[in-house]
Amino acid sequence: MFRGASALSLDDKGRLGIPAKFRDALAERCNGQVVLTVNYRERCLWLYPMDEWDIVEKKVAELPSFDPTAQELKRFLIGYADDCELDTAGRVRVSAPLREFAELGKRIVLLGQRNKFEIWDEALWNRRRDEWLRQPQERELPIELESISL
Amino acid sequence: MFRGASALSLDDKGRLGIPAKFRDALAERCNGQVVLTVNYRERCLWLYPMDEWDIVEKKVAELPSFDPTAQELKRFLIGYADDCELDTAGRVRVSAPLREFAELGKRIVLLGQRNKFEIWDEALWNRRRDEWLRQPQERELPIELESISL
DNA sequence: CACTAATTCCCACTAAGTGACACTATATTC
DNA sequence: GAATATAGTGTCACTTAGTGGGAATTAGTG
Repeated sequence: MFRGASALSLDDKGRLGIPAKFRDALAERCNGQVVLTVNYRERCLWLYPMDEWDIVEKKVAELPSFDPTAQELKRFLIGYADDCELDTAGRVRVSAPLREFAELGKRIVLLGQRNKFEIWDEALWNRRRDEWLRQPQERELPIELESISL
Repeated sequence: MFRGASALSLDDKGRLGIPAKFRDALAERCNGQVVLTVNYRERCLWLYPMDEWDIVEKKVAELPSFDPTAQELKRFLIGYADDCELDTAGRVRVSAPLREFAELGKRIVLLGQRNKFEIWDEALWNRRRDEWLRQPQERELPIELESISL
């Protein structure tokens, strides 16, 4: 399971180096085959190892096709999904439409999220993060969170 | 269970020496394997022994994935979580994104908090502490606290 | 079919991370 | 109070991760 934050850079050819500590796991699980797609509620990308993606895609495909929300989800997740393979230097190429969607500039933040990664433009991520830190109390907590002890 | 405050320094490579009195306990419990992550409501870090972290990560992972607040919690806690191992001198390396999050400078305060530690920039800690001392009464207490006896 | 642009492959350079060791100040013991 | 031990921190050398750039290949377009 993936966790942890890394600050990385996207070179001018659109390549993003996956941190070395994750490469072995990706090589073993799926021969370095991953899927890049969009997060349908934030301006960031998701990177799934291929085996995880298969599960996700199946779930999405099985959603009721008359439901507009499900359709939208499908349009985003599957519509943007891009097959990639890590190159010999452990990098993936992020296609132009994906870069544009997430407003990716040169500096990138990669966040491990267990079965996938999130990819953010660094400046955008810092803004979102600080927003959330500044006003955590203004949100209402779901019932499960009110009593959680960490 | 960890308690007590220690003033420490972060060397210029981002390494932080864990006080000797805690090292044996950490070695026994988890072979010196710990997880560093962020406190999602304060600019400070949390350091968990690996066995404690497993419990926490499980709790967070099981939160409802359609709830935005739970998602952000997950994004923070798991997104920043970094596996570390104490080196032979009992130090952990605090990665750049974590140092940046907590605004860690050279002088650090480490606070034992039973199952984990909190790691603060010393100046920031002093400021927050004084703030709390000045106005503790402005918050309303949750029901569990109203009847507690210390 | 040829030309141009985009993509991939490969190599090289730099900076960051790691491990070992050494020094210093404080605490402990006799 | 001196000698010894130990914790905390700094430093140096070595390794490796991250990134940039040129050449070769492929794809797209007129």
